[in-house]
Amino acid sequence: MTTASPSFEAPLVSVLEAVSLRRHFAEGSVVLAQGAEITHVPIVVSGTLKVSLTEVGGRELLLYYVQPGEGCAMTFTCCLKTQHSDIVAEAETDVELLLVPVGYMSEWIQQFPSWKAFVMDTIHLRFKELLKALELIAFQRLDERLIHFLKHKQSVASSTVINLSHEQIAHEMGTSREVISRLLKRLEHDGKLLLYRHQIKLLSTM
DNA sequence: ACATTAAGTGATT
DNA sequence: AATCACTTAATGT
Repeated sequence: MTTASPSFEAPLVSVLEAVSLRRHFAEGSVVLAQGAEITHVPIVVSGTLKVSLTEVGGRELLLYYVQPGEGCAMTFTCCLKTQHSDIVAEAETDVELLLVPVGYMSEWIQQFPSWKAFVMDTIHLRFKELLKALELIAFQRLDERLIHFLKHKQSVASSTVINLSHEQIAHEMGTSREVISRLLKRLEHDGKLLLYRHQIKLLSTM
């Protein structure tokens, strides 16, 4: 994973530690609900944060994951004035977060070159990921999206075994269960994985 | 053994 | 690719 490594200068580190909150969220808990006011910018210390877009009908579309050492790009972009979130951030695993009050953002960008670089790097990284996601959706490459999804789950779980139902996968990808079942079946026939109930085993041929 | 839930499949739009 | 209707298989009580 490409990580915007926060190698901040000493003064920034001390200010950062002074003003930010260190909070823990259990797996599955909602860190930022849609419509919530953004008061802090999260930086992931450990674990993974899942950021997705939700539809009124209850469907969702996964946008990107935030790994340790990364900040949430979406919150950086709307930190100059206090705004409401268009997206949902959930704890994919148990996560340790550093919450920085949004008020410091513009000041730090001018004051600390390393902070500016960090913010730019994470925005750039996410922008590229979103372009890729947009491309796959626009050209209806659901099969590729599914493979991306599975590979990510593999790296998060650091295991080739994924414990999810087809229904759960379909929901996260904003599609229907039957479509996922069929795609998975085809991947199984291609010898890329093995299917079990509530469990998928990825093979090295992925 | 029975009920419930996950997964597989064909037909239709 | 989505939805529906239906079947089959696995799992819980």
